[in-house]
Amino acid sequence: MSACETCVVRNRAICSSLDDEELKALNTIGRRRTLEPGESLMWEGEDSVLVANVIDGVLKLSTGTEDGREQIVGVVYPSDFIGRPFGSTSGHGVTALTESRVCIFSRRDFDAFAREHPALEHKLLQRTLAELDRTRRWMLLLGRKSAGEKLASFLLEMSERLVQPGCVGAPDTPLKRFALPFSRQQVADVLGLTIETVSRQFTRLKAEGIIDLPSRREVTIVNRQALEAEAG
Amino acid sequence: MSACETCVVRNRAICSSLDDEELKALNTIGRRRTLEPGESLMWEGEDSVLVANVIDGVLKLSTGTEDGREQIVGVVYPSDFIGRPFGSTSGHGVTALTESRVCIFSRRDFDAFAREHPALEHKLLQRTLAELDRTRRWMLLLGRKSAGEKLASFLLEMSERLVQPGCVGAPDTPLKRFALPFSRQQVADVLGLTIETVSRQFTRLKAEGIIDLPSRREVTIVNRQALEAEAG
DNA sequence: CGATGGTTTGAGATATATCAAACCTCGTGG
DNA sequence: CCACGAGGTTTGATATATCTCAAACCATCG
Repeated sequence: MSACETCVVRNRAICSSLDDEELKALNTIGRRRTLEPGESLMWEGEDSVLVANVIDGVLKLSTGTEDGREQIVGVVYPSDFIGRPFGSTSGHGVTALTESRVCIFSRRDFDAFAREHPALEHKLLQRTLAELDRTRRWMLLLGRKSAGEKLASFLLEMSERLVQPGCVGAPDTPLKRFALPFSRQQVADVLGLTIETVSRQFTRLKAEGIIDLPSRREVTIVNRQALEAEAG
Repeated sequence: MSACETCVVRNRAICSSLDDEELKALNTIGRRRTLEPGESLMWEGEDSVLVANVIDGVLKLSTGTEDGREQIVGVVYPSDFIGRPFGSTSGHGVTALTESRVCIFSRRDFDAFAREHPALEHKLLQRTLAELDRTRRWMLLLGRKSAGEKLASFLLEMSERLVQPGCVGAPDTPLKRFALPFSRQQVADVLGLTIETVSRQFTRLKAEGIIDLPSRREVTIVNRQALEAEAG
């Protein structure tokens, strides 16, 4: 039995465009891999030799300047696609934030397979378009929002994207409480702020009773409406 | 004779994936349109009814907050594709900066056509992937760079993207002198700054002899190396 | 010419960064 | 079990880049 058949993201990842026959073929060129938190799958500037699907976990995409400033330019979740098919070098590194499982392909193999399966390319196109939309929305946050608005927006997005499909509760209800897959420094690198500013905004939101912080890695949204107002 | 056959971007836009026969079919569902500077082709939040190819001119993609802050999230040039195929609403407005010519399709027609022409979808995928790369690089600028670095990076990118293919000089040499398609306010909206800060950085770069400003809408790069150093 | 819209310059206010110290939390080894 | 240490986090005091508000300036067009 191929690994794909029992894959938890089988129906959500780009693989959902393939029938059993095709899936079997794809399975022969891919392999599973586990990543520990902090482990990287690719590095900024290297040529793009791998692509992958996220099966489980949360990973960051990040770039930096030569003098060490870092910016997280994307966050990927289960069923998301990673890497840069069709030539060029990858402009950002990919690093696991939590323990993660991914399904890896050599880019060459994947490119060839994709070119023969338009339905797969179509799914990939849809995903890429959606990712571009999300990324552009994030530019508004980076360019025009205040620190408070940034953190509030971030927490709201997080609460929406961390929902596991097929979990208890109404489908796709944003979470009220969740474990942050980010350190304070990483939150700062997502929002284009310093760690101190992020910390101060966290404590402010808590002091105002809008969120609660059971531990450093957990967040409870106490008053979602107020948090939405804070997000600007 | 179909308009496509004489189209100046015929070999660079996504249409380059099509043979004469297919191009003729595409031609029947598209039409040309001219836009004056300031004229919009689509608006933020409306559902995506149109897509288009840019034939000539420069257009901006922009979003804003409710309280009127604006952020330009993309700039498109001849041969670029505009709009959001395959469902959803467009997350940003599209407005001409210079007089522009575009080749418009109803999204429904275009979607149907694309689904039947995998080579076209493939081109579109490549373009979308490239645009996503560029957008992510821009996030580093918005999140982590200083005003001076931002303006320098902007001018350098501008000098590269404004080159007309098939023009005099070594192919694809960045321009030394060019007309800015942006007002100062629009530059500010690209860089996530205020108009005053942009103005001060312009005068500083000029005072330091790195650039020259023959007029408010023209820029000469006097010392490219220094400008690259300023870009961080 | 004089009006108009965009731009530059100036002075001052402010959000965020920077530098520095105190504070948790958790694992380790005595 | 407790002391210790190390990393990450919070808090504080100060500096600074950028914003804000305001006025002067300049080009363009009737």
